[in-house]
Amino acid sequence: MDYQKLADLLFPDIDKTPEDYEAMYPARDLPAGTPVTRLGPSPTGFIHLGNLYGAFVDERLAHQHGGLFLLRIEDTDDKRFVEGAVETVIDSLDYFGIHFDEGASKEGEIGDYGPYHQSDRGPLYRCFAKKLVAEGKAYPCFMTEEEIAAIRAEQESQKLTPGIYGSFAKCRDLTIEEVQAHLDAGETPVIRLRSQGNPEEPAQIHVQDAIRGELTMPENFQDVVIIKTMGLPTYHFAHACDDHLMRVTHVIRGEEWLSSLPIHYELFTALGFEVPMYCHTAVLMKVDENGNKRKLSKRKDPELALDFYKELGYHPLAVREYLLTILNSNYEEWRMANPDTDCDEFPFTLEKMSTSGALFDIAKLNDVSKDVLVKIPAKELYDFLTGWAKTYKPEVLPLLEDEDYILKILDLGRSGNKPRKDFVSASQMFDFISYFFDDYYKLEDEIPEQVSQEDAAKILDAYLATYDHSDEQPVWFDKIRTLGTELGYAAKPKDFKKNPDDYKGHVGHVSGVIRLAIVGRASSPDVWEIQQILGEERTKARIAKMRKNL
RNA sequence: GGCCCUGUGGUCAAGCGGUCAAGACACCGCCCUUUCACGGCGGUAACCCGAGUUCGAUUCUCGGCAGGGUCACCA
Repeated sequence: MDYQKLADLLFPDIDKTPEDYEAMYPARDLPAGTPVTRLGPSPTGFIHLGNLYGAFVDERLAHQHGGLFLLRIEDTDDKRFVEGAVETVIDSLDYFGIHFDEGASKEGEIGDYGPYHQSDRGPLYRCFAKKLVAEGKAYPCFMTEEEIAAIRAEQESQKLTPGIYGSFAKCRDLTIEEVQAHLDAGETPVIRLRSQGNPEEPAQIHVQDAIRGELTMPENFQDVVIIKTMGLPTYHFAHACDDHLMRVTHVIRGEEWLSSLPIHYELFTALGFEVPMYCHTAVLMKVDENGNKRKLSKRKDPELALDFYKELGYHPLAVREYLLTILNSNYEEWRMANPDTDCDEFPFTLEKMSTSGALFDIAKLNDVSKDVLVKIPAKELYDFLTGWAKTYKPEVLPLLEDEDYILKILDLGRSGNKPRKDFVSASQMFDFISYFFDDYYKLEDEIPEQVSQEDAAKILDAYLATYDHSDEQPVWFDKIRTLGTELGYAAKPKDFKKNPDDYKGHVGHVSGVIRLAIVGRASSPDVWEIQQILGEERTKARIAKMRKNL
């Protein structure tokens, strides 16, 4: 069999040689061992937490060691194309602080190792496919969908391993004449790898994984498709060609790729490429609605979509920090030791990555977020909040116009060495401060149970009667204390605790009524400060309003 | 079903033959406090099961079991 002739017959249009490409994309001018990583999204535009998690690993690894992180668009499947998806991907990641050094960008492609859209690399893949055909390592296959389905059905009925291999690979040994005949009949073949693997007794292969250590798996024996009918490569083949030619050193991807590793190993070997360092990350999982059961991370789970966090207004830094806590288990320890250091300073390592799937924990995210937001100055919080509102809650924008007013609100109780940690996300922030806006102010909680309806009325009456907006905070509170004492409430909670039968309740319950009137809730920052921000008129009005409705 | 990955408290997760089995989140209690928070202190709670190796296994080996992944001209 003259394989060279077959190659020329199949790829008459390919005039470049693999050597040409090797010369075109020389080894990178970087110190030895410098990582080059890549993200290869398909242009569906859908990015989920898992993608971000992986992208974060790429980004950290590259940027922490002076390496390069590039974006390659894996658009070899036209069915998956979504208009504007590339921009979406870039924007989504950008929001969370993930930036690329090379590859696809919104201003066109950057870098000398392009093109960075796989759909623009057709000739390159075909060139390497041609080489494999010429070496007898790949061949054209004309089997129809129906034939393949029939083979599969038979394999299933006989409980054989499904796939095209061994004697099932009917086009493996077509003669040139037969190929020519198919071609003349107008058929377009796919190109399949002529696998060297042994279907009867697959040998063991060993591949290094930076996260999991040495992986041992049975060799591939499937004649996988490497070039599809329309001339573009499958993921497997593109992965081998691109990651080699783009001089990628670390292939970071989810563990769902683990099972196709033998294919990639054979492809790299057949092409004469050095196998890259693989880094198979654990998949993120979730808890399902009712039960606390584990469940796989489906693309449809809304809380896994990245935009979910943007919509809720989680701060990008918070998401980054949260991800870091599940990326490297020693992160939290580091954070405690370095409370004010930029999280980018954290020495991230692949070795410290977990190999088992982490369950996404929103409670933990919230906790991390509180710690992150408490350190952000009010002015920045303001910009963050308004920025979020602009796209996700524009109707409240007018309320946020008075910057000085909002700034005071955002800084409530945040000074001192024990700042409040009230804020979790932009949407939650707005809800939290919404009582400052009359349109949103409403009674959300009940009067403390220790206080009767009747007493509540008396409290409000007395409060209003003695109210002086210019009172300093201690004076203000003494008045509440006095007023409470007169109605039979303990001036100090401790007194009440010691002798609960002597009192109806304590001053906390009394002030609880006032708090409810002012903010409509049982919980809030300091009421006196709130009143100062609210102003005398509105303060009195709210007291009066609640009194009236009792 | 085949192959592969994973298996420590509710969740995340240290551990790498000998520990009273860290820590964080959540939960509960107490303290602080004018409320709510914040903070501090304390508490409940775990090595999937069974063999084997060993003086000794959470840690090593094997076998189960469980969860997940994958078996496309999708990535």
